[in-house]
Amino acid sequence: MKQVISIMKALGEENRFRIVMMLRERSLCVCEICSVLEISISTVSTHLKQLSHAGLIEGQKDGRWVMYRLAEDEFVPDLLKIVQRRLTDTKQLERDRKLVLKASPEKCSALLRMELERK
Amino acid sequence: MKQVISIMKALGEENRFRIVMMLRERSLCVCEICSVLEISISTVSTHLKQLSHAGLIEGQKDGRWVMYRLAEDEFVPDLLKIVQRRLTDTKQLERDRKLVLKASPEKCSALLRMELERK
DNA sequence: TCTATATTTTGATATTTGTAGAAATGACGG
DNA sequence: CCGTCATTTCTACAAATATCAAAATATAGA
Repeated sequence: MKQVISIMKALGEENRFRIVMMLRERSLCVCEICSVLEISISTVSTHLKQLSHAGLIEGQKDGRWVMYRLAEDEFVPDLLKIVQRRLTDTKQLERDRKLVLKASPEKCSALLRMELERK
Repeated sequence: MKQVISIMKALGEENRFRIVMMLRERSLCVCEICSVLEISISTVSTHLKQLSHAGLIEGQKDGRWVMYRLAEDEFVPDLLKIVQRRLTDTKQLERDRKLVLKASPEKCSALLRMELERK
């Protein structure tokens, strides 16, 4: 029961929900997610940890970046398929999706560097 | 999106999750749920309100009691079916189920009266 | 090995949320 | 109508959680 509850809890927060929906498009590194959600890196990392513990996503080192993707079981896709059917207002998710399509680990690391310099 | 998130949030809390699972057995009044979960009536009422707003359950006056039942759309049963598949540790839920089978609005109101007298 | 970079962890803070008791509401039976 | 009973709402508080900045960790490349 606890396991299922932790899954629901993980999906019951807007930023984490958006992360999971973004990962349906493709796998993403931490800073890519960060650039779409516009929240701090540490917060994104915390959310990813929680999603990972719930078994919804998996992270794997790839060169300089840790790429996160949806868990490859049958449960997660089934759950998201049902959730998809219930979705009404999808504006935010569509916006996120467009940003994901334009993003890449290289680009968003450049962006973060610029932001850092401005400070 | 907000609607789906509120559903997940509603299911992402142990007591609310247990309530929903109990309601799969049959419809229940507030004090029956209260007697199974062993938390205060006002807290149960708050949880029921949240579940109701999320569209997971519906309440209806029936004589002295308000009977709550699962929402009668196709989404909720589908969601719970998938969730059921993922359930591993079901001890708590089985215990709840047994208590539900023994309970009735009449019995639990008598129980509450006794508790009140003891105070 | 040294430096730059991506991520995680830590510590601190503000907000949200679960909880209970008391008061208010609403409904049934005499 | 009036009292009883089931439920909801209000108020207050403790615990959980989302958040960020800074420090720590890890890794790739020079």
